[in-house]
Parts: sequence; C-alpha cells; structure tokens
Amino acid sequence: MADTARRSEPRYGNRPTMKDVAARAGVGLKTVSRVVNGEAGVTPDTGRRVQEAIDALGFRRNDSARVLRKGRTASIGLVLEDLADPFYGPLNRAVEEVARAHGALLINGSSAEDPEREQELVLALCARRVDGLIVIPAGDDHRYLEPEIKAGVATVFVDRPAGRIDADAVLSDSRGGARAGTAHLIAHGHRRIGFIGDQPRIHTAIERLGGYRAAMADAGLVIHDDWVSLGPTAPRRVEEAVVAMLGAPDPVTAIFTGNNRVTVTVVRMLAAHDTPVALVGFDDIELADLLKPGVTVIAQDAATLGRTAAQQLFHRLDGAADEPVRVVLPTRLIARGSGEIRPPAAR
Amino acid sequence: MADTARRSEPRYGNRPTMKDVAARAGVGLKTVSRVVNGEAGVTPDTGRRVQEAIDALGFRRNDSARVLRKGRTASIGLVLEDLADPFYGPLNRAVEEVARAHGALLINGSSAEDPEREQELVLALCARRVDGLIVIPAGDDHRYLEPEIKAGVATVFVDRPAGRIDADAVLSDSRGGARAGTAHLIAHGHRRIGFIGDQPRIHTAIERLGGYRAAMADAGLVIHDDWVSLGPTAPRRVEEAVVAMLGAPDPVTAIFTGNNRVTVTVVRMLAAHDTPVALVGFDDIELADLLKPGVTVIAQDAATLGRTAAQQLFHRLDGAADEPVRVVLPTRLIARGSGEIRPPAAR
DNA sequence: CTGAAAGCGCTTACAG
DNA sequence: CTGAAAGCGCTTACAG
Repeated sequence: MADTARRSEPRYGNRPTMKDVAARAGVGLKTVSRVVNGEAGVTPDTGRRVQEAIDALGFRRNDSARVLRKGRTASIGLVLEDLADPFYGPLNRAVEEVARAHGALLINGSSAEDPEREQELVLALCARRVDGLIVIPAGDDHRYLEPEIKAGVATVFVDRPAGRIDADAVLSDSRGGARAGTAHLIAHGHRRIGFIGDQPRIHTAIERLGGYRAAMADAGLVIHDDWVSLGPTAPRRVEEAVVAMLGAPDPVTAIFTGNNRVTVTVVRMLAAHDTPVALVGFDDIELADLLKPGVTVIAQDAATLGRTAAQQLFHRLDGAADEPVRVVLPTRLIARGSGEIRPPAAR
Repeated sequence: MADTARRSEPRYGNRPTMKDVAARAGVGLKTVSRVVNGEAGVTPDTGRRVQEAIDALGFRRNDSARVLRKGRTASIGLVLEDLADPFYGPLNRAVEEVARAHGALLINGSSAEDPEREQELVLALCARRVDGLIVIPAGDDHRYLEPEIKAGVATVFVDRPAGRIDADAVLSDSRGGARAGTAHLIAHGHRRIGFIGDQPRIHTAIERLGGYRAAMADAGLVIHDDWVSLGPTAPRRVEEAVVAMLGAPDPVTAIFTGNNRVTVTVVRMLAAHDTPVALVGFDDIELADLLKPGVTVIAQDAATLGRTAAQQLFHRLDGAADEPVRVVLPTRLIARGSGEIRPPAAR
C-alpha cells in the first residue's frame, strides 16, 4: 500500500541486461538474444564471446520482460479453499505436475471459503495475465469472471462447478457417493441416520445432502428435521450437531459426514461416546484404517481431480474451443468397520 | 498502424490496453493511468469519461507490464519438497497469508526431494524476477544461488538450512526435539531403541540422529549399528528397517521415527505386531490422538515456521541488510501413550 | 551471419 | 489539470 517513499529503487537488484551483455561482448542485442535462446545463426566464435560476457556479468534472462513481449505468461493460477487442508494437497501437487510438464509456473492462493476473497484473488491473477485459471470456488456467482473469460483467460472449475456461468468443471460424484454411503448404512440395519455437512452455499454440500436424501427415500425412510445439519465445518458447530443428534429422544444410530473435516471431528466425538454409533464419511483421511473401528469412507481421488482439471486447462490453452465440459469422477466406498456397526436394536 | 499485426497472435486474448481506453475517452495515456491507479489530478468530468471507456471496453490493467516498469514483481516463490505432504500445508498457508498482507502473490513448486529439480525451479523463479524466495532445500549445496542473492534476490531457507552458503534460516530444534523424545523413551525403561530417519543428505535427518545419539550417550547407552536406519521415507524401505530391528536376536523395544511419513508407516507396522513396541515420532500427525495407543510425538509448529520465514523475507525486502540470521523454534513433546509403553522385561 | 528499429503495456520524469 | 516522450528488458520483423 504505502510504498511511496522509496529511493531510486534498485531495479531487479541492478541486474545486468542483454544490453549490458551486448556492450561487453561488442555485439548487437539480437545476437545476445540468439545465444541466450539457443537460436541458430551465430558463429561459434561470436557465440563464445557472448557466452563469456554472460558468465562474467552473471546475466540471467528476465522472463518477466520476455513474457510481456510474447503475450503469454507461461503461468497458471490455482485458487483453492485452504492451502493447509490436506484434502487439497494432492490436488495441488497434481496441478503443479501438469503445469510443469507444460513449462508453466503455478501461482497459488487460498480463498478461505470467502467469496469476496476468491474474487479478489482471481482478478489479481487475471491482472497478472495468467494464461489460465483453475478455481475451487468459494462463491456461487461467477459472473464477475465473464469479461475475463471472454477476453481469453481459460478457466476450469474443479471440485465444485461455477455458479451462474457456463464453464468447464471437473467434479467428484458427490451425489452418487453420498447415496452409496447412506445406502451402506441402511443395508446394515440403520433407520435413523444423521447427515452433517458443509454450508449450503457450497455445491458439494447440497449434492451430498441430495444423495443422502435419495438413499433414504429409496428405502422408504422419512428424514427427521433434526437429523440434518449443514453449516461451517468448524469443530464447535459440528460438535453441537453431534450432541443434538445423539441426545434427542429418538437418537440417530448412524451418521453420514459430508467431508474430511467434519469426519475428523465426529470420529473424535464418537470415540468418547458410550454406545457405538455407525459412521460413514465423505473423503478419505490418513490413518483412518488404523482407528478402532476403522473409518468407512467414500473416497474421492483428489490427485485425479487436479490432474484432469489441469489437462483440460491446457487443452483449452492449446486452442480447444468446444462447449464447456463437465467431467464427473467416480467415488469409492472403503469399508473399514465404522460403517458396518449395526444399530443397537438390531444386535 | 494500430491493430494490423495483432490478429495473427492473440496477445493476452486481445485485451484492451490503456491506449485503447485513451483513444476511446479522447484523452492521453497518462490520464488513463491516473484514473486506473486512483491518482489525484484528474477533473471529475475527465475521470468519468475515462471510467466509462474502461467499463465499456472491459479494461483491466496488465500488472505484468506494470511490474516490468516498476522493477518489483510483487511476487515471491516458495519451493518446498512436496505440495501434497500434509506437513507443508500449514507452512504454505502461513507463507501465503504473510505474502498477501504485503500485496504479493505466491508462486509455488515442489522439488520432489530432488536437488536438480530444486535448482531448476529456483532459477526459473529468479528468471521471473520474484522479489524473494523461500526455500525448503532438497540439496545440500546452494552455491548456485550466490549470484542471484548477490543480484538482490532475498532468500530465506526454512525447515532446513542452506548448504555451503550463508543465508537466513528458520528451523525447528530438530536435535533438541529428538534428544527429548529419545530421553523420554529411556525414562520409560528402554535400553534398546531404534532410530529410523530420512536420507543422510537431509540436514534434519542428521540433526535428529544427533539428538538421538546424544540422549543415548547421556544415559550411558551404547548404540548397536542395526538400530539406526537412514534412507528414503518410502514405506517399503521403512518396513524393511522395522522388520530388521524387531527381528534381530536382541530386538529393539522402542523406536524413534524421524518424520511424519516414517511415523505413519511404523504405526501401521506396529499395529500388526504381536508384542507392544514403544514409539515416539518427530512431527505431529492428524488423528494421532485417537489411535490405540495414541502416538507420542515431538511436534513442530509448521505454521509458525512458515510465518517466521515469510516475515524475515519481507524484512529483507524492506531493506534489512544485516548478517544472515538463524532462528530455531522449539519443539514440543506430546505424550499420548505409544511413548509411554514400557519394555517387556521391565513390566 | 548480424543488428537497428519498433513494439509488448505499462510508469516515470518532465513540460505545458 | 493534462499529455508527449522515454524507458523497463526483452522479442519480432526486417534489412543488410
């Protein structure tokens, strides 16, 4: 903000430029450019003189300037919810690997699940003229991106679709996964099943709730209002939801949790609970197999999610201009014990 | 003369420039610049005309060009080992928050524990003229960075110090932590304690081994060669080390693990082992408290590590030119059960 | 094989 | 209050 009164600012730390190299080698600018970029058309002798000047001066090409002239920045932006969330780690890494394979750098940022911060970050990346953008949206209205997309910023949404605009999206089958997980609990004898999910603004939260509802309906089960809780994934809120569901006159005998953070909190609560409660959680979590009981989960493949999104992005960057696509990746139920606990009455 | 040559190669997707805005508003370039940057010295009426042209054209300032002229890119690079490793998540996020507070973007990359890839990545970031660099080094020789640092790229190493150059470093007290953890096992009656750590090229691996050795020496215990295993943290290698240590004629009764990945594999092995073996691991891991027994760990504060490093970086960027500093953050022993198991003979 | 000129999209320094 | 000129460090298009 207030970086007003800086001195005669050392520019890039007073680095030598091609001009300096040219002067020292006694050649023209273009010749230096040729040597730096390994282009043909330089005699070995001239090349050597230039190389010596480069080494002596410690010259390193300023890609920032190069990029301005070339029109592509060879960088992409990835906006996710929280860099610290272990779920996004493999996704982030997968995007990076694809970017790297295409010679692009990755600019990263967290929206902190705040739509305004998401927009601010996305537009900052557009101002930097990233070639493309991969966004895990926090908000549900992305019309602010329309002029950018029209101007040529390739954009792929991942994990959650864009809101109110039509854009590429790579998603996990949230609805199908939640439906399968809930059906799994029903198959093990449960009739009163709770659902604790993320905020209703978030697409996946609604989809997973839908899957839960569908499975209950499939089995002819009516859902009690008290069995459903959507909200922030902060431990506090989740704990209260668990207490309410288990403390009711007709308590739930099983819980389906909407994502990894919710699951972790619920596992912690259930470990301290006196009677066994069944649990199936969306997202796999580390060490879930070593708990007693192991945690049964609906696993999604975060790395494939990221890789697929990045590949689609570079596909667009290569000129693909067909209709926006929506890729939905399957989930996988991993039974480890917690989801196979039977309700008290049925034992 | 204007847009003739443009059509062949869409530059930044044919975005309007300040020149276009100036032409449309019928003003000079500098006036547009004033409006875009909220500078004073524009009559309300002129300002309005310019703003209308901006809106009509969908103009967004090209920060990439701005940055070239300004001499600072308002971006920093963070090179870590693996974006997917949950240990680095909080560190990454903490760096991002500090960068954000300073108006800088974060360019991220993984070295994959490969010194060559680290160098390649670091130099690519230097070529982009990031203002500063935070590096979790994979290699042990950073002399390749000397010309860059001399040229003005602020650099802070985190988690591990630089090799063969003098540079700022923010570290955890690996040696002290490992010493305390090993002493904890000794205090619980163990005499034969194994150490499974990372590759000896990695500074923290050596430091932690040193802490282990020191604690053993403090207690007058001699270390058997078979009790120490350093190498890649791949599950395969760690499993073999565990099998060897537990299968020896005089098997170890406790193990100290050198980092989170090693710990996870060892926990998995010990869960399947017939007799209880004590365990203290370096780095905290999620759900460690819910396992039976809970995993006793030496926790380091990854977020503080990242925050401190980033603050030091911006301190340098603000002009601090004093001697390189080395900050060492304390670790914390968290007893949860696995480290308090007594050896068979002592029970 | 080699290089001078123009230009990428902005900001700086200066003049009116 | 306003704008023309020069320049950031490179690449492009072209001429010698």
